Amino acid sequence: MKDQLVALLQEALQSWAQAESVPLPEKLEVQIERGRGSEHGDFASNVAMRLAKPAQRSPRDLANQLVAYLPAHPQIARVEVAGPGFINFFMTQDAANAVIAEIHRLGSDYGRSQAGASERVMLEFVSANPTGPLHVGHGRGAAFGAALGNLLAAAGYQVHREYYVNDAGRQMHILAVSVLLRYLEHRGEAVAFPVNGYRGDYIHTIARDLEAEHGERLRINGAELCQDLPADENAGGDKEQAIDALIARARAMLGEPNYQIILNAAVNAITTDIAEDLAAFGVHYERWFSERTLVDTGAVEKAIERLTTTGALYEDSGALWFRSSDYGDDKDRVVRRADGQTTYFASDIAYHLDKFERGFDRVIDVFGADHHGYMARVRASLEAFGHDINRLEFRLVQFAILYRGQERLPMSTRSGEFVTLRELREEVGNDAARFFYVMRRPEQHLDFDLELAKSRSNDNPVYYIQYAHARVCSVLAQMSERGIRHDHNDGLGHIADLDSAHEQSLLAALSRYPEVIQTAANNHEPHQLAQFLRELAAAFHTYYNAHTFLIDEPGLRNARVSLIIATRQVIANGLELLGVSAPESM
RNA sequence: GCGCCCGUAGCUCAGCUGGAUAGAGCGUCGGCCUCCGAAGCCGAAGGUCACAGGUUCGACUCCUGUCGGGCGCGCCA
Repeated sequence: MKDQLVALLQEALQSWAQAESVPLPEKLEVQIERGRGSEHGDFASNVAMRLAKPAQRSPRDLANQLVAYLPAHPQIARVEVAGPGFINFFMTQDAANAVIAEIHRLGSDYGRSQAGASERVMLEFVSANPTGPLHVGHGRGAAFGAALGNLLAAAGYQVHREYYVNDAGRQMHILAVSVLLRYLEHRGEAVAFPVNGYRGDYIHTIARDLEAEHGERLRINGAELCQDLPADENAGGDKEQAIDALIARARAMLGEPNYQIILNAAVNAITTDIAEDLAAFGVHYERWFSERTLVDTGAVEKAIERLTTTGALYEDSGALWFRSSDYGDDKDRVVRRADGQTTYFASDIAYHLDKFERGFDRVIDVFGADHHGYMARVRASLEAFGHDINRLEFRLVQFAILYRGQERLPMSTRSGEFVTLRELREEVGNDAARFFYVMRRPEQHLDFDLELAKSRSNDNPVYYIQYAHARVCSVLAQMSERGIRHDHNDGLGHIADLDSAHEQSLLAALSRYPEVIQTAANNHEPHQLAQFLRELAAAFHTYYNAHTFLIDEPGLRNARVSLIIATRQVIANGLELLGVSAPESM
């Protein structure tokens, strides 16, 4: 409907401009918005006010003239000029009523569109390092990315979801050594656990699995392993040097084949765990992209070579630097350390280069807020390759702070006492977790109250919305129990009887849904859908309390039942996109 | 110190990307079940949109500055 009005207005503008021989400004976007109250119409436009200055007319006069040029349309009841120069559209009752037939006709496709015109969008999200299980912070990125992917797909974009697995480089060695040390401890070796090592129960678990499979085969002498290593941080030394030396010693003593057994076991165990966790959370990817493949295929080296030929790299103190400050970054960044190892950033350059050269129209990176410093350098690298950085977009997702009622839960990754996503899911359930994570704007810090998420009351928006869905199902069950048959065609024939204010506002909400999907998708804001669903549920609950649906008079009854079936459909469609179930009873 | 994000009702947050009288939920106070699920509904009270300037027909929204909060500023990942 909105699109049609825009087209009509554009037509009127053309005719007016031609008749008055006034050139239209290049950048005049015709905007149509929903009118707030009935007195301002169903839709409103501000074009007259925007055009007033360039056309040198008074906004109200201009509005009146435009209205005169407006083509007639069967669903427009009347058009008014109001206030400073708004053009208000009042739609016919038929227009509002038609939405029910449309929802019944389209079913689960209602709200879907081709607005994205099959543009190819690449969406990377979560991409947590495989050094431990996902925690509640990652959960928000997962829920947000999954919902955004669904929204984009619903809006007609071709979506490719990807998880970038940092399974190469130094942190993997740190992980391997952490597992090795726990393994040796379990075998009775005396070893010192490095400051930089990964703690946490899951390391012990991996070590135990290793013991079960390989027994004593990976055992080396603990004292020898730790002998004469550089001092660790807690002994006044450098923790990075300490652990690098430990890694080198371990590799030498174990031999490369045995070392790789430990490393692969650790990486596989953790990535498998993450993948299972996300799958159970309803989060799916088209591809898991391994950093190691970038290294093994030489893509990282190739990217560095290409940057070298463009003169974007230089050497200093034995390290290789990228001139990111030439492209708007705060400072230059190292891509190859003095010891010859390429950095995490070097891989990321190669990864983003690969993304861009795979031919996506648009690339979206969903980052945790702590990674915001990364945006500038990634952009810089793409610019150095001559790519159009406008195709790249970052979405920063702020942290979720967990509360249990009033009490704020501590979260610390290093100490290993963080709350995992799995624990959260088990405590509050997937539905509440998915919904709570996306109900706020991503830039907004999220207070996640575990008690609230579990509560079964109207404090809890998830239950509130699901309850509306279940209530419709319950009415239908009640109907068949009483032996009443619903005649949908008769209902459509009596839609005009739905003339109460409650029915009208419910109809208005239902007709808004396709617009909500489009703006939520285009702005990358799933919370708009969450917000809408709450409003829709509220309109339904109000209606439910004010009217009885299962009345004797068949025409009105059928119309009302058709209306609530349509409501149920839209709630189900919306919840589906958010990854939340729509239960028939609860 | 520099950079990014945030500051809207007592609390947690929306505000459709510059429009008409700033909206919800919770909390507080007062009502509604012989009637399709009360996990619901109705009503009341509650705001100088952090502050100060600027841009214009018009600002919660855009720009500048100040104050306050979060995060980040490694040859870590």
